[in-house]
Amino acid sequence: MMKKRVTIHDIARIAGVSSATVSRVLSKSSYPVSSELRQKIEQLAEEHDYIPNMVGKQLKTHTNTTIGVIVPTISNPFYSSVVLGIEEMARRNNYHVFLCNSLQNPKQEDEYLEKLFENQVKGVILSSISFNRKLMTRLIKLGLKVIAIDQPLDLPDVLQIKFDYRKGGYMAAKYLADQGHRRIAYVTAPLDRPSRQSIYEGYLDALQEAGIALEEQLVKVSEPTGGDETRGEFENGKLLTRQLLELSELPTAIFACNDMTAFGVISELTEHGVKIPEHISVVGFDNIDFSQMIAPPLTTINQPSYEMGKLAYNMLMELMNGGQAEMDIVLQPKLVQRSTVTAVK
Amino acid sequence: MMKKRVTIHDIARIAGVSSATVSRVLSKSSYPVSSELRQKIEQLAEEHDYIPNMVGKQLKTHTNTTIGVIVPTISNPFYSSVVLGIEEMARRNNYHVFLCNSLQNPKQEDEYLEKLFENQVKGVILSSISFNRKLMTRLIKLGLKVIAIDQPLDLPDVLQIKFDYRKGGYMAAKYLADQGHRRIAYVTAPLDRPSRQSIYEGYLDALQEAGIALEEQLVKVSEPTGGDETRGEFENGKLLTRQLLELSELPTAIFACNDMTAFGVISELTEHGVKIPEHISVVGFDNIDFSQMIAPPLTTINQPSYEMGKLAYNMLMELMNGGQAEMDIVLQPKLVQRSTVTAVK
DNA sequence: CTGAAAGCGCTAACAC
DNA sequence: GTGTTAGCGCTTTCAG
Repeated sequence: MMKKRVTIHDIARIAGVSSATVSRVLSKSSYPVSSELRQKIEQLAEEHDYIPNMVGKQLKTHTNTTIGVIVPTISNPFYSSVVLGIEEMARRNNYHVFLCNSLQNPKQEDEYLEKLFENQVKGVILSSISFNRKLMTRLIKLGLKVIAIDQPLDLPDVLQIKFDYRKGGYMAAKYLADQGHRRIAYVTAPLDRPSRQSIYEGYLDALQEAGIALEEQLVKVSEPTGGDETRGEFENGKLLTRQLLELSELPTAIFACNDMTAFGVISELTEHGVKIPEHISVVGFDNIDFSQMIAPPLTTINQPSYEMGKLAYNMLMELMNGGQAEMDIVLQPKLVQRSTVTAVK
Repeated sequence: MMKKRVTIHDIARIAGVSSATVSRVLSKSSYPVSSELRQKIEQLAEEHDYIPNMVGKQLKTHTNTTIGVIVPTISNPFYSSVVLGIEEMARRNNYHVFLCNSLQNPKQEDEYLEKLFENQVKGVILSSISFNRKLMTRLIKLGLKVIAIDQPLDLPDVLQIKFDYRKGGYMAAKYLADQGHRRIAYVTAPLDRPSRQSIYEGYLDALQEAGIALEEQLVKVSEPTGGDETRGEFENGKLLTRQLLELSELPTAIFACNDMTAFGVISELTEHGVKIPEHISVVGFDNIDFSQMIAPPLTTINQPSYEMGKLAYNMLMELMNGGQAEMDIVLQPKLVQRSTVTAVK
């Protein structure tokens, strides 16, 4: 078993030609080869189940059709959607993806980065949580192309696909204010990531604009955990909502930093018999697929994950093909009105 | 920019030793090298930012630390959880994953399989939807190791991680029957996959055991679509529930072939003002993370996705290390009682 | 202990 | 049109 694989040399020997000729036809080179030989070689390759060895080719040509994708965790639907977008574009271009879950661990991220590079990967798309830019800088100097999504990564030659989190936070809170809400709570995971910080600032912007004084007790920030986030966000939503529910005067609306947290908010609210949106309105952030699958469907801010993935891929390819590194993109948030918000009387 | 990468030869030249020696120390070979040389080389490597080229190593040694993972779509939380499990084990072992979404397309699956093989990948974990076993058989003969998850793949030398779908279907329906339900509807995606067929059979088993005559009008099977499933399943759940709602006599319980479909069921039911579980009980299948995040939390059948991923990885490694191909595993379903089922009066 | 040399599978000058 | 040859970066006999 596990018989030796047939190479172009084997085919060459059998066909009685040189391996160069075989290479030329089997690699679909444009180099001229007589059609008799071409046919003969193709047939022989077929007969002998020839399958090219890309490793050999890679070593010779320094080409590589893998791109690295580093995200916190694929089990977060937002990222799985981004990754799907990337993979879909990659497939169409005969590229493929080397998937890395950094699990919020900067060390993990760096290890993957290095491994990617060792494997001659030329391009990476990542949502970076590392603060140490040393390795990254070094790799970029060695030719690695990088697209940062979701989290900013201010390094020369890195292209970014940003998202206007602040505006998103603003839109959500403003929408609530426009509906007559004045006691708008904000429930969030730790503000340790720039994206989260920005959403919070947007919330603040909207309050100020609406002339609503910030009530400290209405903003609940969870403790940093480290570990499995996906489940954690939901639990955070529940936990923080429980705290909110203990207030002498309840908020009339709760804005959550992401949909998963909003699910936690809704779950806890429901368990306590408070009706959504009759008693309390809720708005999320992200617009993951599930947000429209719950009852009532969640009003939220759309962050175009799938498109983000496709865009990131395209930008990476442009970079890798020698394009200029000078066009960051800022994706715009959009309010998705569904059924978890009502106007206050 | 993009300066040439430093190789062991560069280091050798600078150190005034042979590249063989450099290789021996930098590849952490057990081969004896004097500690002075060793130190010198290590330092030089450090100084010059040496990063090994795995492609060269691979070509020489025929080793490869990539495993292929082919799933229908990563955007389905069940699969993203499986993949996370695989990736986590792989990372610990210094392996990594080449992610493939077959998107329910057999051709896609085959293309990926071939690409994987071209890239010298030695092991694959897949949820196969292809019926053509020709390519797969050929690759296995050439030494590819394969673990089938989720969908059966009856080929010699393929190890399977099965799940007792039939029993799962049985448990769900039996639970409903035990709660006094007699009009139990079954709502499912097309029965074109063995797994789905089995769940349905389990449902039938339970009805029969409970002495309930099958009512054709209570089993609703959606039309095959092709395309984005994740969203589709939810819509299917809604659609089929709408049909159920038109019946002159409503079911008292609805069993859905997976959680996502169950969400659709619940959504539609809620929109029509029917209360869960007061009016109609619902049970899902899979126990994806979200099933506990909705209100009320979904009663469902647990399919251990994450563990399945880890298990699959371990089995693959055993196969790749020359272990025997003779231990299929059948994972057992478990009923997860939450709040969408009530006893019938 | 160290080095010389061969070669993994493939491509690309360069010659014929 | 076709063949010869020289590597890509690495490991690994085999000598010394």
